[in-house]
Amino acid sequence: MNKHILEQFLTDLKPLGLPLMKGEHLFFQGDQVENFYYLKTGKIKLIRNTIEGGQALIHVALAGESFAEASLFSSEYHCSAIAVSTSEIMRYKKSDLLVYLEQKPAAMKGLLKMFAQQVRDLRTVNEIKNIRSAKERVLTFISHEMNEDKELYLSMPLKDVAYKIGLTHETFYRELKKLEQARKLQRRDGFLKLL
Amino acid sequence: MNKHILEQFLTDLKPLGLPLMKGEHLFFQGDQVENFYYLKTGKIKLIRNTIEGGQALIHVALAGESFAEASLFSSEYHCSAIAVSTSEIMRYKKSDLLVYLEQKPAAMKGLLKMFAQQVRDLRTVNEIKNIRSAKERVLTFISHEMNEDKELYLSMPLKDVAYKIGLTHETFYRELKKLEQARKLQRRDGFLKLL
DNA sequence: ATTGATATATGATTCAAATCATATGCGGTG
DNA sequence: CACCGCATATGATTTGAATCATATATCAAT
Repeated sequence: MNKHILEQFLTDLKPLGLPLMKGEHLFFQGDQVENFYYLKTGKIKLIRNTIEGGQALIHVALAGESFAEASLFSSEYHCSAIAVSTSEIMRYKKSDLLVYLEQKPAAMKGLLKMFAQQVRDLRTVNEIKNIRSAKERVLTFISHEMNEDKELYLSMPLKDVAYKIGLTHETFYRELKKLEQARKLQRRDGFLKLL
Repeated sequence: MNKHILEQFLTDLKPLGLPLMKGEHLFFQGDQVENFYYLKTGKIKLIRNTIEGGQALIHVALAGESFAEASLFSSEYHCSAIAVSTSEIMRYKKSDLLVYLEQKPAAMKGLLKMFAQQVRDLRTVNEIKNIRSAKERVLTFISHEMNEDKELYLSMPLKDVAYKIGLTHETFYRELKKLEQARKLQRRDGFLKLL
């Protein structure tokens, strides 16, 4: 969905294709923001170095997504971007993009809408993380993300889903199994289906 | 900070003043979105009715903030707004605002920037909620919110802060006390100061 | 001033998720 | 093919935050 919005209003600007090897850094936390990126194919992990020296997963950008959008208005990145798998990036010069948006209200409105969606999604995850029970947490997450057929396509490893909703992967695996055994959930390949 | 941005680009539109008594609803979850609101004075709580019948605090809007920004692009509210204290609201007709933004790129850019900041703030809270240790969670939160003097003005009750970072208020009180006793934190009136 | 509601505070106990450990499966790579 | 790294999976144990209970302080309203 983000894909269409972005492709729509970025067509007039000539982006630069940029291949990225697995494990390669696109930018580092603290780097000056000179470009705006759009992920064509692959997967990009955004991590932030915490005070205690740890690393926190902030977001996993998937094919068709832009990422680190907030950096459009800040001079330096507040997180690092690392390719989880071999990826293809579209690169736009930040200054060009800002000028372009200023001249094309429809484009800016599209971006605004995308940001609004982001805010809502983040609030949803935030709310989910306040649910104490792992079981309820998992069920609530699936309910929010599933389609009309009550199916959820997993665009990332279960491990990352666990992190996203604030559970350890061990607990997440166990809860999935329990739900499956209780006939409340069905699993096949990359899908979860609520019953 | 949000205050200045909004006041700047909403000046040309004539808003409608709207007094709100404590406990009064501004809108209900599911209502059609016809207006965009800006909180002049007071405090507004945004709550969402969860599936299990519970209520989740999504956000506490303070004086000078706009809220439920995401609703600008959706037909109905996904949360309810209730005045925590007697408040004064500025009301803009949604359709008017959208037209206005389309005609004034600078205004839209301002809004875009505000949304970007929202996204970053939400990601920060998200990250904080993944910290298991209550002590580290509290410390990390304060570190992120404090000013240059390492002081944090509490614009909401400790209870709400606890909820914001995903702790029960009991645990939060206890951790504050422990940090105080360990001389890592100082408390006076509505301030927390890291030592 | 009295009342009522809510925030703050703290103790005792429980329990469920984190942690630690270990094993298997699986996809990519030389 | 064989190896490696990582995801998935599951068991045993621990622990610390949630829960339950109760008390006091504070603030708002009448």
